[in-house]
Amino acid sequence: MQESLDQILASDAPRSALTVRGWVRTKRESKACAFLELTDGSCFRGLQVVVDAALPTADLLPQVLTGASVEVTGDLVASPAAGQKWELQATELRLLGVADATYPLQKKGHTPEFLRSIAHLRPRTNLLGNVFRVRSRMAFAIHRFFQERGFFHVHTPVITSNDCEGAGEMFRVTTLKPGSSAPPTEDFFGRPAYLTVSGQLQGEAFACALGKIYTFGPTFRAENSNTARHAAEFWMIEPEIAFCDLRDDMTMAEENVRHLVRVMLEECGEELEFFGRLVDKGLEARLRQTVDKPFERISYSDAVALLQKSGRPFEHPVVWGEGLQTEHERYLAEEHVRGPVTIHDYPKAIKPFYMRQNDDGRTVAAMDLLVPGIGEIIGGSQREERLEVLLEAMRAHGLSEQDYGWYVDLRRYGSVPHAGYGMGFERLLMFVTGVSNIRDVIPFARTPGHAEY
RNA sequence: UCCUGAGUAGCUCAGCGGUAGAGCGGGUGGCUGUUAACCACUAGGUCGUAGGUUCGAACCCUACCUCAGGAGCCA
Repeated sequence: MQESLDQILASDAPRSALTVRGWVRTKRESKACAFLELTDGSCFRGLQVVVDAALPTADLLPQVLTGASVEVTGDLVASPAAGQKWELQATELRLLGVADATYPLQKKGHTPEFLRSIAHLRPRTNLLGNVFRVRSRMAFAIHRFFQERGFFHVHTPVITSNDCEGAGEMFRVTTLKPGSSAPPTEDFFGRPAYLTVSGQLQGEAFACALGKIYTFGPTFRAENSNTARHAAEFWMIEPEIAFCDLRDDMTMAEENVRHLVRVMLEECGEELEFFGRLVDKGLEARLRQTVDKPFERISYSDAVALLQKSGRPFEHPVVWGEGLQTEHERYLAEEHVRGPVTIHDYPKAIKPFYMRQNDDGRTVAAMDLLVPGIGEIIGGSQREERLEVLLEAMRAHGLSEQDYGWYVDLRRYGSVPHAGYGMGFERLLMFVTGVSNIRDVIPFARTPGHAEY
């Protein structure tokens, strides 16, 4: 396998007779020579290749347009011009694959909307290339974070028959013919089945066996959401921890976010510089503040009082017992705290049945971690571990014990206090890259009306 | 799904009632090493779709489609 360009660019001495392969990002021609900027995807920076016009293979140059793939042999020498440390003085140029004039990517800025219409080519751009290199490193950092803390990675099912109540509409999975009136008992699984909206319930089963677990996989929501922060298919990280209460859960969530931001700062410097320059000027300062300053915590009740006293003319009234609206969350994270903030202990009426009821009888041990610009990046709770209280909550939510029998069993046999949360991977990526649309941090976005690739 | 805005060359946009424009990208030529190079010339468009108003519509009106921003739902 060929040495990648990021390794070659990190050379500390000139080298001769080097062969590199990659795609042409730009070509600049003059009478005596042509300059190709070559990239192989291994890093943001490209390698400048100098092709002398006198070279026998220089007659290939007219066919070498932006997007073409080439193989170049030459000597790596210190570049006499400013702009790059090294350049490859070509001795031989070979054209591997042409890219003709219809190649849509140019050496200029494109709008994100246009790039979404060519999702198969956009990872070749600077912006999306950087996003997806960061995405890969963040995914690895997430596994590192949990593995280093003794968590086991559990592969929860993608197809499931129980909805994690409150999580949203589900996609039906069926082998019945369209329009069939056959009952679900005739279907492949003998019951209605769906794409998972969360691995939490199964995660709880494993936390109550292995202690500390996490899932990291795709989840699906059939909501007709048309926003920059929602996708029908997205990736979620869901730790679940036995012998853990809400306070420890919040601490874990905060550490998790801070750790990943630190990885961005320490391991993605080249990409961070690019995002700071072309996507979001305040990015680095915001990330630095995130790792330097402790996260704030505000109880839901205090948050309501604070919003009411703010004197802000909110469009939606602030009422205890109602969910916080986007404008409220934005005020809390972006103006009141000016940084990440965790809101905890929400009214039980607006939260799912599995959250642990507090002693006040009207709130549950729930928490949402909000970050500026994005809003909720994590949602979690301590789970109800008391059998009778859980059954009562299920009745109140109109759920049958039969449908959740296995879940209730976890409270019947060796029940323990436990807690967990879900972190939206794409929202995290938006936070650390400054990219403002979820469709631009996921390789092939699935949103209402869109599954083209 | 609701509200607002926008659809003009491959891309980014200007033109807003009187014969369709620029920059980039492509082609040709030029240029002592360029950095989104530069200079000159050149090809490229049923102005989102369908109706309507008008002597005349890219421009005004209606409907639909698509996209964006905001809202709801949530990760």
